[in-house]
Amino acid sequence: MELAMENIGNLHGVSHSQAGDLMSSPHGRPSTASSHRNLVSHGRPSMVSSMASILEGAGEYRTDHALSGHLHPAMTMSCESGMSLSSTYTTLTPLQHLPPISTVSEKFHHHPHPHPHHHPAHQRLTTGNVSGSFTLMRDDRSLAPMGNLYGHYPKDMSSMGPPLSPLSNGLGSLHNTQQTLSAYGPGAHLSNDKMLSPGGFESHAAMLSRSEEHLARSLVGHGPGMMSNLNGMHPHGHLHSQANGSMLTERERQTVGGGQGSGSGQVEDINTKEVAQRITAELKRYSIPQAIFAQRILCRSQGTLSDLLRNPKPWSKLKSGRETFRRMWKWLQEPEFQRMSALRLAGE
DNA sequence: TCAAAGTCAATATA
DNA sequence: TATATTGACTTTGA
Repeated sequence: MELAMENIGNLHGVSHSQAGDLMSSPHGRPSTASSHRNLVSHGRPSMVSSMASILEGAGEYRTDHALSGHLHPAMTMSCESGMSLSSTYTTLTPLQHLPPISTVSEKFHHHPHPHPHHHPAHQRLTTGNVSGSFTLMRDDRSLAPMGNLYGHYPKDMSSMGPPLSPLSNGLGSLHNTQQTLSAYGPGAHLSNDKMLSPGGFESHAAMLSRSEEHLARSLVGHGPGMMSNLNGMHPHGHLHSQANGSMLTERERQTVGGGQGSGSGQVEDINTKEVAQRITAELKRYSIPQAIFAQRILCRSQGTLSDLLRNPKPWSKLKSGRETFRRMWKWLQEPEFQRMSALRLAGE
């Protein structure tokens, strides 16, 4: 059951419904974070720089943009988003506690949520293709101003690139990850952000996605055989194979990174330790408070996130808690600007 | 019914 | 101020 459900959900990290999430908050508590998130999708192209605004919740965004509707799930994902169209899978969803991650698209459609601000564009994200999606959005967002909270970002950049590697304890993939990360890493971003122009953005985006792919691979088992590596590190290897896959489609990505076994493209096995490390690194890198990330991306409390990051349980030992890690994992897979958008959107 | 898992909110700590 | 810890609560499954 669980597997099936999971698969479904990740099927498209994109627009899968989150049935279980219908109940906005676990314990029946009012989900604070999710209670008021506006579905509007407005992402800013300038990733890091946008972060600041995102976190602040400041930042203007345009809901009117047609593209907004196409944002990647991550971007729109919010804790509450979970209901809605997912009717399809609704019955299947086993994990009730967590609002499904990939609820993104649903949000747009509509959700029972009482909030007044539903995005006008209820276009559903039919395609899971991340690259495609963000390509579309790029222009609006790319123009966003910079200079935000993350002023320190630049400085981090210099150091961050390499730092990411720590996560690689043992992960062969890390090599790649590292490499790619550095590519889109702070340093890269910085420069890119500044020069982001619609045109340039694309390449940037492509690069980002590629990086993410690498990361994804490193985080997840490589195929059925590798699944067992839950917390262990993955052997080196072939991660590079997809190098030319910079433009991989969502589907491809799923296949590569998470499609193990089930074939549904779902991530079957996540290296929780690795994910925790990666998240920790990213949060530091962008100076994103745990509370913000926990609330906006995971729909969890700061304390919960802190515990998960510090004491990640092996995937095999997780039950409903897998959903939380999936969210983290998915977030990591998103292009940077989408991550930021997700943070901001969720916050709104 | 009970234990485990998962989470939250409050509180402590750095 | 951000993060870590903790106690209590809910849900789930045996």
